[in-house]
Amino acid sequence: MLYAVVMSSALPPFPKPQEPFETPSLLEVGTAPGEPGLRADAARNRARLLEAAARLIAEHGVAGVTMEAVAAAADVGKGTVFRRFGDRTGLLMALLDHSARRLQADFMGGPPPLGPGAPPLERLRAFGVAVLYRTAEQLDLQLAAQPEPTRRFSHPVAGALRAHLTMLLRQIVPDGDCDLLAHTLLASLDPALIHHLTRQCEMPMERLEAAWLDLVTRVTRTDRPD
Amino acid sequence: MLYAVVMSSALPPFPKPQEPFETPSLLEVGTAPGEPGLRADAARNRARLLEAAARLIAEHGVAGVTMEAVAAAADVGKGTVFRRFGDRTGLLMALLDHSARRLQADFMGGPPPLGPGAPPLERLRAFGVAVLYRTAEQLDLQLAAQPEPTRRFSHPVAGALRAHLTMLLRQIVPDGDCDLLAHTLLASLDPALIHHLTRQCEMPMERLEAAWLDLVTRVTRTDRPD
DNA sequence: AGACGATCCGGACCGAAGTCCGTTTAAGTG
DNA sequence: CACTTAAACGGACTTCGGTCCGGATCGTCT
Repeated sequence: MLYAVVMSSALPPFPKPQEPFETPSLLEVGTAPGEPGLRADAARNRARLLEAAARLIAEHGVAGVTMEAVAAAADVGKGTVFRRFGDRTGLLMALLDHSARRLQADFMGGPPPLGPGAPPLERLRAFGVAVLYRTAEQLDLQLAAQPEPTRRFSHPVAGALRAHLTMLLRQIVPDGDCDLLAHTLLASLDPALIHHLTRQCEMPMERLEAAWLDLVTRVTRTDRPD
Repeated sequence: MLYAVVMSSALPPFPKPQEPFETPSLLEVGTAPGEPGLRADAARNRARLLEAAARLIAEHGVAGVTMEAVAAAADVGKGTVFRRFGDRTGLLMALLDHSARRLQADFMGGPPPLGPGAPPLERLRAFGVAVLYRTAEQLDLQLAAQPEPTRRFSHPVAGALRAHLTMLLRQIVPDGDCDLLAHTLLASLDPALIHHLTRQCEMPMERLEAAWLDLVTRVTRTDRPD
């Protein structure tokens, strides 16, 4: 089960953040349960496929992850890959699942400032920073795992992030359309945008981080200037 | 040249906005010049291809726009389609070109509040509303024309919108990272997001519009609460 | 153990995007 | 007008994502 350590290839060396999350804390989300009610052979093949996919990424980058290549590398039929993961996006998402669950656990039940205990505004700040750096770490994979535009917001992981963000916002700016505000804030952390800014515009992560903090400040200001 | 009138099919009947843009004003951007230095046959085929694509959309929706189908409908080889438009996205973008140029002309040189003459904050508000409704009008096409994530922000049209937005922001909030702020604001007008909100969450356009205005207000507030 | 039904497997098959290259043609040039 | 050449043409070909279904397997029930 080493496929959890997949990271993007060709990473420019940007300085590490102040470690926004620590040890996984509770919940013990590791070991990728997949779907529980899975026949023995199915579960075995699932694991082999994920492992094969991770190997392919390590060797040839995300572009090398062809459904057929994965199937072959796992010594399994092509149909099996699709039955298990639905489509290429599903497979790639499954590779990100570990990290997603860890992040989720961290802001649901981890230590402050990400987890409960800190004031909402601080949690909001920490949330953005955490998402930002996690995305940067796995940029290539996150990018490739992006589903077609119509499904981008329907995915449960995205939904969980948004729900959390909305919850925080409601505590900070009870007036105001927190649902839409959450969408906007999340959009500013979009993998495609981060890719564009860091790789094509060559902005340092620090600037993105500062922009997030500034954005949060602006958006949560409740007093009126006039 | 009737391919400019393409709109998304299956439009839910939301009320029209307050007509944010009027007549095209100056620049005369119509009649789709394409690339100027084009051999006669090439120019002819380009026009036929666009017309064929528009017809296919009208008849079978955006999904019916297959490169081969377009080629066949225009009575042209498949290679020709790719040579002219690069890829499917390029073809779809070309279909949106008219409308994009008109919008651009409107906020570059049209009447206020979209064009110059109105105070920047008002122009900013009008800009978002205009983009919002234009996107909603052409939702299906805009969605299908979305390039893969890595190129989403590199396209000249997106760049023009962003540049304009940045310029306005610099006038309103000279402190602050206007480049990144522009990215965030534009992200909140993303076609995929609008699709999700209006079609999947069934939010009315009025709410999106209100959210835009609220967002602009929050983001441009310059005084500090503390 | 034996049998049965649900689940899973594999790879042939399909459709569509994108590439390639030999052939054709528009449009200057003498 | 004959000639040249850069540009354009077309359609066969490749690749890859996704589907389908006959056959193999697992797990269970008796």
